[in-house]
Amino acid sequence: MLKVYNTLTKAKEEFVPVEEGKASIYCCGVTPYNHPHIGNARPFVTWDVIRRYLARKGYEVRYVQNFTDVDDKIINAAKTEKVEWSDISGRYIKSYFESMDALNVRHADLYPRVSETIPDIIRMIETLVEKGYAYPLENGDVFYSVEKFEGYGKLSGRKLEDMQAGARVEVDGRKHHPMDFALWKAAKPGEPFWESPWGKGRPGWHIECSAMSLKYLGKTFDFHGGGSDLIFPHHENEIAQSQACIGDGKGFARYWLHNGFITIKNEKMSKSKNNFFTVKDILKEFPGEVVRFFILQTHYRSPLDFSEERLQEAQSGLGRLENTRQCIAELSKLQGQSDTAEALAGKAKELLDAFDEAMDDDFNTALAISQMFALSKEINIYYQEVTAGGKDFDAENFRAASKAYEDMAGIIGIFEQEAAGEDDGLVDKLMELIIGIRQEARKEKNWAVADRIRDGLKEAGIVLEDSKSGVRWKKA
RNA sequence: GGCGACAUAGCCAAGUGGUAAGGCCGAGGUCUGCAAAACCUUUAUCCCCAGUUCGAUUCUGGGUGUCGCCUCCA
Repeated sequence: MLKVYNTLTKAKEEFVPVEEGKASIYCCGVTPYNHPHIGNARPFVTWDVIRRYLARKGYEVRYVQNFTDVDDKIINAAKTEKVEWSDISGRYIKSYFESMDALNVRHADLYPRVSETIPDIIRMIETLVEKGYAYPLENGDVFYSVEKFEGYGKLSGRKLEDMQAGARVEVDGRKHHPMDFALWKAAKPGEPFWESPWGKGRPGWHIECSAMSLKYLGKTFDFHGGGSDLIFPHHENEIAQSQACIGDGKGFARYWLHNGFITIKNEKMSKSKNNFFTVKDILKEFPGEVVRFFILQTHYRSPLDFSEERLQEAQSGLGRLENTRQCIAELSKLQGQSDTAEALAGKAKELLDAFDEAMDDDFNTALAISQMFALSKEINIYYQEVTAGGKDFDAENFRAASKAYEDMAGIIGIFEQEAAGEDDGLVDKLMELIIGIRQEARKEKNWAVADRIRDGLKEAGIVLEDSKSGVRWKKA
């Protein structure tokens, strides 16, 4: 039974889909005005795993993630660079995909953009005005009236009075309430604008997600996600807009999942603090899978402190898992009908169950990964028994065990990139030749030559490992 | 000021009312020409105080510390 922690109720709840056998997800995407940093990447890696796991559980998943491609920051960046706003958003949407592809993040089913959803947004604002939840001003701005919405503050657990008391200076006298927020912003000179019943303007930040989720997922859908800094005001406002618009004060997302931040020296990584590392830059030092593994070794709701040391640790751990994958590849070439792997297959089944159980508990990837390490060990032992211990091979049961291992890897989303550097077999042939020569040297106990070859290859980025069953090589 | 989260070994990190998974690093060992990999062994009175309980790291209250949201932010 899948349980998820719902920010709305502050409790783990059993997941019951709106529509049986289906799972709909809306995750707030990025405002493309810069390259995504690793903190930005966390929710997308997290949701990538969640959707993979939901699919594994048999749900037909529909995953929607927006791009806020019209926004102050984009407009400002465009002004600074003296280019069109769409040049900025286009450039960084491209960058977004490059970074996420490197992290093995599968694409959403749909990536709606604000600029392509304007009519739906306007329609929604109209409805809100008609219903009395929103009020237009003379200059063409439209605000949402938070006092009109009864449940305002439910998600973030705060009361309107408290917010008022703690509100900072700001004070826009035209608002009915200090917490009222813009649904539509009247155009300023030089800004992109669209025609609307209130004149030329553009949407406020929050309304887009309400409009897009309604358009593509319907009035009620299953999951809504994002970083926990979006809880207030963004998600709170989404609820106010959507539920007011839908009409019954209900509907909208059922399960709100929020991921913790990535920090640096214990402080939130953010563009405004300028303490961020872009995925793009990190990828110069570490493979994307390592970054992904690093993120998933901690539960998604916990804070995660970023540093090069942490990344190196993740790389070492992932290396262990990859080593087992090599063992699997070698053994898979063998034939055999003994029953020597029955225990292994049984253990693998157990560990896969434990893996699923961990994932069922609010997507506990950290615990799930530990099951994968356990299976890794079991497979390594069997590998040694067969290759060095002379044990007969048991293809059928071994396949069951390796399948479990691959299943786990498929959820975590690792081992998906090795095909990237495909070559025409030339390297393989050269390596075969070199290793053959070295083996002859070793046979003659010519250690000087053998070591020279190994050291030389290491310098070239290829690691040789001698074992009883032969010589293994891999690119470092 | 309001609201909330977290505090577990050298580091990272799960977890449970009955004395604690896993990973990284370190030490010793097996294997090996050496090395690597792998495997085995080894490293914690779970922030402090009080309470509930036969029993708390796990529940309750208080304290301390760290962080976050309340302004754009994943």
